[in-house]
Amino acid sequence: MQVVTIKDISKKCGVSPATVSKALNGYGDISEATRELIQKTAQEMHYLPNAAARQLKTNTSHNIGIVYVDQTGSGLAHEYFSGVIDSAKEEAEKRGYDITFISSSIGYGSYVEHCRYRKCDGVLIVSDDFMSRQVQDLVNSEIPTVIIDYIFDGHSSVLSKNVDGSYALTKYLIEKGHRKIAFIHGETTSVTSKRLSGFYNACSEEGIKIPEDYMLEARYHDPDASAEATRKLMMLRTPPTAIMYPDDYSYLGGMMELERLNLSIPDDISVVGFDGIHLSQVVRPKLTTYYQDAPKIGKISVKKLIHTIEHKKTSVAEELEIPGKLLIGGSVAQI
Amino acid sequence: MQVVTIKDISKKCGVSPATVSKALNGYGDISEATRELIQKTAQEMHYLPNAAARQLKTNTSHNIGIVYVDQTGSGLAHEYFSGVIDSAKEEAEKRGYDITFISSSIGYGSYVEHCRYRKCDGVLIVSDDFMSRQVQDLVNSEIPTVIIDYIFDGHSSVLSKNVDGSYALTKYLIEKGHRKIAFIHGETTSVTSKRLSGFYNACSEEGIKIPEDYMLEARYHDPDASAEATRKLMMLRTPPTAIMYPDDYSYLGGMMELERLNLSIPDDISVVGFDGIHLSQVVRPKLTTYYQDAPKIGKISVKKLIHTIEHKKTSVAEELEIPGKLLIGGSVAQI
DNA sequence: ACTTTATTCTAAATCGGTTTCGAACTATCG
DNA sequence: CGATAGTTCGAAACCGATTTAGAATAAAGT
Repeated sequence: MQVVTIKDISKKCGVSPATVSKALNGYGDISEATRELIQKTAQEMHYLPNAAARQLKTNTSHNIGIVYVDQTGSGLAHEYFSGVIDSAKEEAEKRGYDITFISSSIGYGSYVEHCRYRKCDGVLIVSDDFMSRQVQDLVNSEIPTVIIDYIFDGHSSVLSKNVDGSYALTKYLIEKGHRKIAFIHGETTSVTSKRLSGFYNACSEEGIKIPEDYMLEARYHDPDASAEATRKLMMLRTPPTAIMYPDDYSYLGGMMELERLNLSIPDDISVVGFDGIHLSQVVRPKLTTYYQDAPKIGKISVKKLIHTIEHKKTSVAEELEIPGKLLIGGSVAQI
Repeated sequence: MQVVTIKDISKKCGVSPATVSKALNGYGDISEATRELIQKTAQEMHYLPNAAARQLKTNTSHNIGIVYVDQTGSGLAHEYFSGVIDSAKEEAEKRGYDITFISSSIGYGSYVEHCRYRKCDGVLIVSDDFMSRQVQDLVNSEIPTVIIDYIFDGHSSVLSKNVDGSYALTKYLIEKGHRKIAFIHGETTSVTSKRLSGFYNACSEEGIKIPEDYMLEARYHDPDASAEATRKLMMLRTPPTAIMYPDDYSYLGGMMELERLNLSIPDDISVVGFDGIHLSQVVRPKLTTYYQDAPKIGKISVKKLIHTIEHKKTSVAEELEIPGKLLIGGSVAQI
């Protein structure tokens, strides 16, 4: 008898399989005595339910899919995303859900089909490409989703307080005496537009007008794009005295470029990032940046997702904003 | 008709479910004509097999478990490990396998039970704690395993050419004129002992004798431990001129400590790491280190695992060593 | 024309649980 | 004491596929 089934237990206890199932799942119509007997026997026999059988019958898997794509191909080495996923995983496990990676390459065509095939109860979407057809289809499917760092109407999202973060960084620069502030921002997404408004809010509060050529777009998490933007900025007749980068990782591109241009940070040019990844705190000078609370974002998003799964009818879409923190490094000079 | 089943197809085509199953799975006893009809209809109806049903019957899941634990709690932010996992995931998907994270906290008691519950066809073990009972039990279970960076008798492992790597680093230091070389090495594991022998080989080739107090143990991936070891070394009456660190990440601890001691790298002290993570290439000076080919390690390990799964009888345990590469930075001075 | 053989298909059992509905039994009450 | 209600349990259908053993048909051989 290789693997113990409910039938084996039922025989040993002299009851029907139905009774065993009920006893093990806490149904009310089983007497205390038999329930205890059954539970004890199950323990002794090392009974382990069969996930497939259960899933087949109940049509739920206690399995959460994670769609993870980053266009820049850095994979899990993307520190912010991997931080989110890591804590999401932990939270899911704590609540009895497993995590399966969803891909479109497995031969089932698309994310949706992959999820359906594995009967994921819900999906967490961690991506930087929300325009893709695949992601859109998934979001519009019957599968409960929670989205990180993007907002889809009628769906729950979890993101940082991007307005606040961007505002805080800008304000900090201004306090340090900067007026000529350039913003290399990511491509047009809900996150970007929030960061932009934080930026503009702070500027207009201080009556600062930012010239158009100080606003450049560079893909998130792409050091090369930021390097190029940096170059452009420093070539202007009146270059900025401070540059805001799309994220810490992109900043590395800018850093290299500034090095090449023989400009030293922060004496010749001040810089700030966004994310607060570990890397930004070991480069010299330490980067002043806004820390995104990846662990919390991952945790909250799974919490929300599971709630949505378990209360499908009553659960309502929310946009959850997680506060971050301004990290003061040494990358901004007083002028 | 919410979700299309084999029965729906069978009705539409006027054949039995059995025939549909066979046609879809490439059995030989189906005529070309009906096979084509069935496949076309399946397409049209957007048929998707039910993973649970299939798994229940066949007792295989096309699902690979990943056991991932790191004692230092850095989670997926552990760049080397996450690099391995990322490429493992990609390779698995390419071959039609899904990836599920295995934890012991899900309530099924142990890794083994979790794997059995989900009927993982095989498991990839990425851990830095191979002494744990849980991991041992898993390795000794009936489930096919491939282990990263550790060797269990009779099981397949994938690791870097640690002897070579350590040898190359040491040799490089010696070429640069160093004789007083300290080695902060990780705790006793098969990987560590390989690195130690690479180190000793290089030293004895050059007739260098390393005093005992130059050999310190510090947990892998633990900057604090390395910081402390660094301090001890620099307090010696004759401190070393070069320090080898357990890994790049740990080196950061050493770097901070040297900063505190007001020693500059590489003028006052030369250092090398191990791993070649991104971080080591953005700190200044760039770290000289040995790059471990995480993508290849992940890929090869999944390849081996799937082979083991699909050829259980004939497959034989192997110890696969993946070559890395010496990365020359600016952290070693000529003396 | 009658086996024999090959080809193509199907009936039905099975995997291991869950769940509905009703049976059996006990306790309660008028 | 008979009817009613409440408690505890089991029979059986079912989820959606796979697979064995054999039926039906067609083709080939003697």
